Amino acid sequence: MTTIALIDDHALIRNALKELINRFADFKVIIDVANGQELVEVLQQTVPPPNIALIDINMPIMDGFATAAYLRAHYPSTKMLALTVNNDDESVIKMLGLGAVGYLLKDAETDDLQAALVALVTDGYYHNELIHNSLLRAVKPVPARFSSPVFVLQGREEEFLKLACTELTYKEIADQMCLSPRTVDGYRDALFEKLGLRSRVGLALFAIKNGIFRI
Amino acid sequence: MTTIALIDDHALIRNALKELINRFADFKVIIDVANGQELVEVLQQTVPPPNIALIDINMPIMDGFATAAYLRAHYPSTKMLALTVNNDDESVIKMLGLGAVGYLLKDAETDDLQAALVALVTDGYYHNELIHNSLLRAVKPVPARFSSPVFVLQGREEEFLKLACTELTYKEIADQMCLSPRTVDGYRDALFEKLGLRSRVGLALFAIKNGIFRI
DNA sequence: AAAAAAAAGGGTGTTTTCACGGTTTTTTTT
DNA sequence: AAAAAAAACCGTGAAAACACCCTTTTTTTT
Repeated sequence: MTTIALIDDHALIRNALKELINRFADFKVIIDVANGQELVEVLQQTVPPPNIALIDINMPIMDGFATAAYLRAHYPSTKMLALTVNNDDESVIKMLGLGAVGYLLKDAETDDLQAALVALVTDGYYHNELIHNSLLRAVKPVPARFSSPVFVLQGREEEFLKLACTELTYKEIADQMCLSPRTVDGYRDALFEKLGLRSRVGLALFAIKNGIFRI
Repeated sequence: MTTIALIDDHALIRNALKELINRFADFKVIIDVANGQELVEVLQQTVPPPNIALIDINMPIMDGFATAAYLRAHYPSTKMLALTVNNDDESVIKMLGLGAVGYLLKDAETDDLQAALVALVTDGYYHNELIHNSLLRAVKPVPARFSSPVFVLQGREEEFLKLACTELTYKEIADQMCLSPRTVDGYRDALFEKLGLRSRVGLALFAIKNGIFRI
């Protein structure tokens, strides 16, 4: 039997979901609460914790993101599935980043929900088109901005850029690259000019955005 | 008829692929070269450019990444499909980040290749499990490191952290937050202490890594 | 109501970062 | 071989970032 916690601030929806899920074979809702705060309290008296948490995002007091962060930190064994109306990349990525292993929109079919729950049990995660596309857009830098004024890193600029995405000072970077600090200064200035930036944070963000530095 | 360019340094594989693809209905290999440099030269005499570029990654002189970057910059209409032995997240993400719309391993089935090519024409991209999982892992921060010493941003620290991921100076951040620069200094120092960091770049990387700031 | 903790503000000085001016050496192009 | 371009290097000074130690106000806890 797979145990489930429902976190959603709309009592009506919560109850409807509870009814629905309890009819699925091998799934049982053991917790239903209106927000993360309530969940935190209830979980202290729930041993063992639920196998799956179905989490809404828009909730008062402690929203879905905060709830996911808390669950990941305190109950890592509980698989998180986002179930929300938020149909935007930002929400999808953020929830996945916080450890959710699935993301389902509230306008999904009953079968989708069941398929998602089953997938969580059998595969450990649930994939769908929505997630896929959000992820794809997430890692893909905006193509237009850096492709027309042909942007090409040359020489050791890429090497420098990667090191700029660290806590090394420019002097330390110069040491690592076996260059004089002045030369490194030159790389920085050239990139500032080329990319229209004015600070090292800007360089780091650019590098990450364009896949030059991977976190 | 969909035109295709093959970029692969192994002549044998290139020829085999050419034979294979030319047997697919509506696909024709019009260019086959051993690396990006050769491609650059050949493309100057090829009007219009090919619809699809099948790109290997490990090549001498100008590898698949450089080739992809060049193609995106100079021939944005050419769809790029990576076809390589590199079965690692880094390569997948990097190619997708450079604008590839698909990624296929060389040990795929013939049918997979045909499906990928057809998908490129009809959908504009080609999705598979490999890409999906790499993307998922890519946006997912390492769970263990920041979940045990429960790390909680309090008060306006998160707001500050987001602003630290910009090119604003601390003074400008203070203005935006309606605080004195000293207070902002305090936020920075508190976070340095709490997170074991020593520079603003470190803060930015942390914020991105943990989904506090999304690029 | 008192104590503790957190948030906000502060001073001073060092180090790093950035801007702006340049030169020399190597590589590429013509 | 000469010209052009790129890579490496350099000095100076102002601004920003960082370290360290401290006070006042507000909020939370006891």
